Amino acid sequence: MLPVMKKLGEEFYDRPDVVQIAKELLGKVLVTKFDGAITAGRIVETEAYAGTVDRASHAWNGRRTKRTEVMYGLPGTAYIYLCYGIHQMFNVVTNQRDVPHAILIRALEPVEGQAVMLQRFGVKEGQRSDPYFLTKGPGNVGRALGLHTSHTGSSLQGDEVYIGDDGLRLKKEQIGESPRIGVDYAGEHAEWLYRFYVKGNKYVSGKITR
DNA sequence: ATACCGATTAACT
DNA sequence: GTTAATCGGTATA
Repeated sequence: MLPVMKKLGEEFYDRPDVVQIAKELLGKVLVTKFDGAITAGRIVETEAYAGTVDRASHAWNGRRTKRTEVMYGLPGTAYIYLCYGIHQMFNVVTNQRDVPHAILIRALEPVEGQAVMLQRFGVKEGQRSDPYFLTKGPGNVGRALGLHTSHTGSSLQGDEVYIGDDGLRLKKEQIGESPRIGVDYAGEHAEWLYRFYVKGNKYVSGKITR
């Protein structure tokens, strides 16, 4: 069962420090409920994208297109885009209207609906006992939770997609930081320590914890 | 209208 | 360690 949680309200997302919010999201629980099927996971890896001043952001230099428009919208909105023609990447929009900050959710520790997740990966009963691959990496997170680019613009105040707080608090020393992944094209900005993760968690993407 | 490429993953050698 | 898969977004013309 899903733990008792308080849904994060708009005031959580409506803050200026996207890096701080990215850290605070660690330990929170991302939930989706589509067609009655609930899937949820504790967030263990995030990346901050700081809008127009961030070369790695889709909104760099004020780029504003049909795709990126949601980032300029209300805080606490889902921004989902397609990457490499395959992967549904789930982001949370933060900060006030017209400031296109976003946080990419890169990995979860499954909490609820693992059977549904397995179904979404086309895994048959009894097959592949190791479940670690399910929600490790942003593309897998999107797939496991049934997210699709068509869900972009959804409010996280609704019941289909939201993030909850069950009271778990991580200590500072449990949180690791590193440069973001896959943003080499961003020059110096690629070196910013905008990626955060729960140290030692098996679901965090990358080689070290694999 | 057309060309290039990516906030990735999994399956190879 | 290397690379194919795969297609919408974005820039260029």
